[in-house]
This record gives sequence, C-alpha cells and structure tokens, in this order.
Amino acid sequence: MTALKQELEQLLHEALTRLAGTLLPAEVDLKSIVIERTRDAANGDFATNVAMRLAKASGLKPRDLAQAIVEALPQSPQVVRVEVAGAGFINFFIAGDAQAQVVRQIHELGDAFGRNASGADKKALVEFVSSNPTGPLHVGHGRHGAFGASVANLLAANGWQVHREYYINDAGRQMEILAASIWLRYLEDCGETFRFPANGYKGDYIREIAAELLQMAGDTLQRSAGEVFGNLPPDEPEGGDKDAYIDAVIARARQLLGEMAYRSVLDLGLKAILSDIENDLAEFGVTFDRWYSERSLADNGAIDRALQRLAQHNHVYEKDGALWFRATTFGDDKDRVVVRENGVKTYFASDIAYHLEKRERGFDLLLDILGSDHHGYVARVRAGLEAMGEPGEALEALLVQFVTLFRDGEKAQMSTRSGEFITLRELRNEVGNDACRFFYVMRGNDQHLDFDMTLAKSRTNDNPVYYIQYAHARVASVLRQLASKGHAYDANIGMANLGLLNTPHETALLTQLARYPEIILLAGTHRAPHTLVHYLRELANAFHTYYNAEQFIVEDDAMRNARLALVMATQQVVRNGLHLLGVSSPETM
RNA sequence: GCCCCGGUAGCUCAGUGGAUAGAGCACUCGCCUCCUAAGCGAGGGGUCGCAGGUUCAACUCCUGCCCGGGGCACCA
Repeated sequence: MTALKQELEQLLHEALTRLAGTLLPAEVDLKSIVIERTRDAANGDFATNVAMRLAKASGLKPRDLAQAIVEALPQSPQVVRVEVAGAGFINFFIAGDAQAQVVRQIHELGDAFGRNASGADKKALVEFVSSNPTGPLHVGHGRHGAFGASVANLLAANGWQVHREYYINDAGRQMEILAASIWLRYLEDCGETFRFPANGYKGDYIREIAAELLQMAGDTLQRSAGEVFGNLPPDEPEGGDKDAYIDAVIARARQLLGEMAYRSVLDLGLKAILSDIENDLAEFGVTFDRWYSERSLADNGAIDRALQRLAQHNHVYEKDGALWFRATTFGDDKDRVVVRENGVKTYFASDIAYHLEKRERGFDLLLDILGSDHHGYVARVRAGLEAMGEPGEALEALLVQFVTLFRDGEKAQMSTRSGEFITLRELRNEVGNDACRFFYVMRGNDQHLDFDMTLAKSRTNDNPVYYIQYAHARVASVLRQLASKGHAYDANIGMANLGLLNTPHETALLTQLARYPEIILLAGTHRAPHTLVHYLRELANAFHTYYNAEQFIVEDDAMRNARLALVMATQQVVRNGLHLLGVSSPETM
C-alpha cells in the first residue's frame, strides 16, 4: 500500500462518513472502498468504484452518488482534480510533486524499498526441489529451484520469516536400486560381465561413483557374476518383471555383501549425488536452510508420534493386516495405508509425520512446491494434518507444470552429448544463470513452460533479461559519464527539485516506481514471481523511453540533479526486483 | 469414471468483478555528428474454447459441455 493510496482511502473514508445517515445508510460498509490505479492516464492516476457499489443502498444513480461523494471529499494538497466518469467511477488526479516524492523514498530506503510488513513475522517453511537423490538435477528441477527461491524471497520481502528446506527422500526402494546399480557398475569395473538390469540406474554418474568405490574398496566387494545372478527370476527383456528382478538383485547384493558393506555402498552413492545436487543449486543461487532427511523421521520417532496422534484421534483402523488412515473423513477420495501388511510404514506415513514435525517447529505456513503430477497427494497430506488436529489450511501446495526446452524452434529434451535428459547444469552452462533464473519464472507456475534456449542465449533486444539488466547498466553508464564530464550528483539539489520532473515520460516513470511496493505485495500474496517479471519489463520500458527522449546530464544544476535522482531511483528498483528473482544487476553490458 | 491445470492476437503469454482486453516475438515503416541502437517511436492484427446463469458491470464468479496436459498404489 502506497502512501498516496492510503491518503485517498482516508479522504474517501471521511467523505462516506459525512454522507452516512443522509444519502447513505447510517452503517456504511467501509470495505467497499477499493482504490485502484487506472489503466489509462486519461482517467487520472487512481480510481474508485465505490459509488457503483453503494448505489443500490443509497437509492441514487451511481453517477449522482459519485458526484455527491466528490463534493463531500475534503481538500488535499496531493490531489489536484477529482472527477466523475464512465458508469460512476471517481477519478483522482495526483499532483506532480506528490508523485515525485517516491524518488525521495527510494533513495532513503535503498535496498529495503518495496518491502512491507504484511507477513507480520509469521513463519513460513518453503519446501522445494526435494528431488530424489538418485541422479543429477534436470531442467524441471531447475524450474522448481528458481520458482521456489523467488517465492521464498517474495515472502521474506513481505515480512515473513522464511525457512527454506529440501526434503531428502533417502529412505526408500529407489535408494536400494541406486546402491545395487553402483555395485553392479563396480563389478563391471572389476572385470565381471553380465547384462545390466532393465530397472537399474544407467546414467554415467553411476559409473563415476562406481569408480570411486573401486578406488576406496579395491576388489574387496567383488563377487562373481555367477554368484550375483544365479537363480534370479527373469528380467524384463526375458519376459519377466523388471521390478521383481531388481528387488531380487538388491536382496542378493545385501546377502553377498552383508548389511554393513551394502550400507556403505548406498551411503557413498547418496553422499555423492546429494553433494552434486547441493553444488549445482548453490551455483544457481538456490540455497537451503536445512536439508531434511526422510530417514531421520524414522530415527527420531516422528513417524511413530504421527501414527499415535492419528490413533488418539481415532482415525486409523486395521484391514487386511494393514493399518489404514481414514482419509475419507477429511475429504480424500479413499482411505490410505500407513503401515503395510508386512509391517513397513508407507511413504505417506513419513510424509504426514514430516508435515506434523514442520508444525511442531512452529511454522504457520507450510508451503510445498511440487510437481504437477503430485497434485493428488495434497488432499491426502492435508487430511493427515487435520486428522492430527492441525489446521489443514496451514498446508499450501503450489504445483509447478512441466518445462519443455526448445532450441532453434525444435524440442530439445535430450542432451546431444550424453544422449540423456539435459541436466540443469548443462542448461546453466549453455544459457547462463541469469537467463535461466529469469526464464524459469517468466510464466505462472500452473502454466506449462516453453523454455526457448536460443532466445535465452541471444544477446539481442529480443531477450527480456538483457532488456531489464540493460536499464540498470545504462544508469551506471550515465553515472560514469557524469564523472567524466566533471559533475557529481548532489542529493540535496536533486531532492529539492523533484517537482521539475513533470514531463509525460517522467510522470510515467514515477508511476512505475510507485507501483513497485504494490507489485511486491501482489506477487507475494499470489506467490507469483512472474508478476514481478512483467512489472520489471514495464519499468525498464518506461526508463528506456525516457532515456531516448531526454538528456539527463544537462547544464542546469537543478534539472540535472533531479533527473539523476530519478534514474538512480530507477536503478535501485530494478536492482531490488532482480535481486528477488536471483538475477544479477550488471554495471556494464 | 473421479480429481487438478490449461484453452485470450500468426506464435509465447499477462490480465486482484470494472472504463476502448494488453505485452513480447514475428511482419511493415521510421529514429544515432547526442549519457551504450542489448535502445526508442508508429502501424496492422481478437466472436477472450462453446452454451447458459449471477451482477449496475464477467476474460475474471457459478453450472454444463468440448479440446489439450497431468494424476488417481500396501512405489517413492
């Protein structure tokens, strides 16, 4: 909420209060005061539809009521003109020097300009990426990283206490498959020959970890192919079931290696892959306050606590030897198994335990950023929270749709080098971190994303990242020119002469600058970084237009410093906005 | 069958119930002896998937239908 908007609200509030009991009912609903920026400058700077909303209650025609409200409005130095327009809009025209005050505010607040306290120190836990540690990150994970980091930044800018977390799925069958895959590649390195399981992980990174294992363990873990594969059920190419086959291979590995050695192979793989993911994300500017292990939930009893909570509230029952959570009571499609017939707890059990544990840590908002294919899971976990006596609304899930890469107008999902899916690292290396971070959040999360690599790489005016960064660099360039022409910016002169900024281009730029705090609030409330992206483009456009129309470094001290104050404020806002998106603000380009 | 997301300009997409539905790209035409032309300006382009409904006012809310994507495990 900008100061001007608040001022107008106050004025309207007074006007409506004056009319209450005469033209308006005694009890006026003050929530009907909505002030918006106008789309068209011909309709003033701000407008309200309050007369149309209250027309029925007053018995007047909207335009007549609007006129009465206008007449009841107190005078204000900020407002030069108020008029009734259209179906009953009240349009406000703001005085130029009042608009220019935003420049002063930006200079005073600097990096903090645009922040607000709407989050009121509420605590949010943003969980994102949480990719299974079975291989490198791909381009879809990149979108999750960029989106999650930007949403977290936006929440923080809105006054939230934000905690960023990555949930490590280190306790499941896919980890067993990882361990077996590494061991089998190791056996190949030891000279054994066999056909690799259809369901094993086949990426090159497995061979790299296997090589590391060979170096560490020598041939101490070697077993003959005959021992390993004797008496196993058929694999898929032989007409068997690939899942049953890989499970048999895993069991055999356990048996031949012993639990200790098997575990060490698994942990080696987990550690290697996790550190690769962590480095990848850190290079991408995406960091976490905590990497939360799924295993630790079982170890610290959180799962048992959650199951007890469910039992206490009478929301579990036994059927077919398994323990079921009565999720249908809470709006889910079907009841869910939490402990299998074989006594093993399901993934869902650790999931609700994890979310309960998040609440126990005191978070008001549990924001999960998930792949769109996880949508069915949200109702379940929310049901679990409610069943345990926690508010279901605390869980908010944002579903991120798929990414399709395009290169030269063609789909490009596969890496030409490895023949596998393009990794995030490859994408970053090809188009650069800034373009990646930016392109990933250009679209709303519920929109499929076509990622145009050719455009992201291009150093042309088509590329929106450069367009915005260029605005920042251009201001830096102006300041360099200023020095070389023997001038220095004088803040006192600049601030004293903000009233000189009254050309249409200056007014347009001032309006854009004043919108920034509103955009931060909006983008934060909607968890919508793309709103900020679009705004920054518009801001850059207003700046470039101004740049083309006017010379900033002029002889007149008052004018020069006023204009410099304006463009430096613009630079600050561009920098603040790009920072929230994880994009750099270069001084030169 | 049920659930979620999308359907807006040739293409990619914005659009908190408000005024003549916007931007970028593409296309056409202009602008550097001047702070970076990675820039600026002008122009053509639309039954907002379809049909009802609510409302002073619907791209926006509700219902139904059509098309596209995804999901519906004692997997994780």
